Amino acid sequence: MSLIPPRTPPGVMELLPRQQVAFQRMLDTIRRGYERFGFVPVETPVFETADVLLTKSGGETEKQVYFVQSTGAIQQGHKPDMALRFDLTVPLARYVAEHERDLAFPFRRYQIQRVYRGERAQRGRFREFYQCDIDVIGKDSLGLHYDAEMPAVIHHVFRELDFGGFTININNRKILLGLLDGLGIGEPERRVLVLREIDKLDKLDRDTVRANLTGEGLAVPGDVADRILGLIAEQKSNDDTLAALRAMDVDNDTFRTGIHELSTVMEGLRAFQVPDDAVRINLAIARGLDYYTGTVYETFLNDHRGIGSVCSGGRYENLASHYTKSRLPGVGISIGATRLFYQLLEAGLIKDGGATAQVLVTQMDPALTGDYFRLAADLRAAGLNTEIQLDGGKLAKQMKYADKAGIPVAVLMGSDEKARGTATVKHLLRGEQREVALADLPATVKALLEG
RNA sequence: GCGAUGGUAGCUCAGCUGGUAGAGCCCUCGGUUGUGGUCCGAGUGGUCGUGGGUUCGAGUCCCAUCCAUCGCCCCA
Repeated sequence: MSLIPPRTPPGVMELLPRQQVAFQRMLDTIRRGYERFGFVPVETPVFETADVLLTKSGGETEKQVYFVQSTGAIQQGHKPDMALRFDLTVPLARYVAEHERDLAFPFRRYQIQRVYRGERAQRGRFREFYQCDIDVIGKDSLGLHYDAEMPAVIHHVFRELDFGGFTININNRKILLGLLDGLGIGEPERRVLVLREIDKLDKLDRDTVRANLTGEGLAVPGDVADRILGLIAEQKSNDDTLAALRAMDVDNDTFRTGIHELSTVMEGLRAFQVPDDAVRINLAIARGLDYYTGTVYETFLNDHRGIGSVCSGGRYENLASHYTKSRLPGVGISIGATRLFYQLLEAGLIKDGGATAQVLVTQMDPALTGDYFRLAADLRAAGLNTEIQLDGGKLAKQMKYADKAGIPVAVLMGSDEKARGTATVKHLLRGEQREVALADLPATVKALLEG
């Protein structure tokens, strides 16, 4: 019989236990941060009915959706009536519309689950990945203070994650849309293309972007391109950027509203005590998704800009218009945890998660098996994650196991120690070893773990 | 979906102008009595992505195909 080669499907992140532990800790940190701000957990099924999921039907996303169908139904020639979610926002919209009467508004939910996209897998791009979302959904209206709260949460979480410095880039789509409209680029299709080029200012230099804008495809007049780039391509302080915006001679209501919203949000950030240097107004941030209507965010790690945005989001005026007549504006962000973790792992910045066991009780003498079990029970009662090497066997082998599994401390007790009422504790990473009275064992292990 | 590069042991790779497969790491065992990670020794492990062609003979040349990586697109 020929063996089937064991292979993970492309585009998934599957980890060895020690890394999985590290990943789990990262998710725990994010979850704690979200709960610290009072967000409540929601989980939705991995699949939704296709009609619910594909309301947006923005060609691109639909091509990337995985359909789900039972084999029986396929045999009968039915088309798939379910599909895997490709983000958490659409399921949220359905959830809120469905449970509207039972929820407290403004509804603050967090959701940490996997989503699925049928893309061609590339480095750091996955077909299955975690999104860690928070959103606040208002009924009829939602104040701009919530737009300011999002960066406060991002700031809190990324400080806790401890991946070094980071910058939250913030913008308001009304500014860009109004600006383009006021400058004679009003038709939606052309505007999207122009925004896409502007969004590339991060990667391409100004002259290249200008050439793309004025080229035959978009045909933006040269003086208009210069005005746009003059405003957004130059790095200024946040206050100077706002001043430059107010000084623009563009007669457009949307543009003015955008400026007002952005400056209101910036004031709100101070109230939330988000440090000034953690947030930067970046007028080039456009975000591809068209359901964002106001504030947009993208967060970058200062030392690893190549990773791209690690936390993005924005404001949308009406979340669930496809499912309910209620008006439900919202604002939210999403951390792409899988990509973030993978990239940091590649960069060697993820610390080994070790094992879940903190201490391994070895079995040196089969006659003392009962003692080992008591010992382990004592350690567990003291709050230590404890494992017994149940197979026994050569001590060298048991030590080797602890080392490979990442268990930092081993407890040894042979007939000599038993006679003396002691046990030997060894810290495998430091090679440190001492013999202590059984009563002191838990405290000694704890001291070694902290030491 | 388009373009570029590559597919040899579980992993990283070597194999020159064609002559019947190698290294390091990993893994297993050993280096005698209760100590891992270092060191020394031994061992397991490959139909050279797949199919076809040229040749006395192909990992090595040719064609096709699949897959992977990178770029474009889009995005977390």
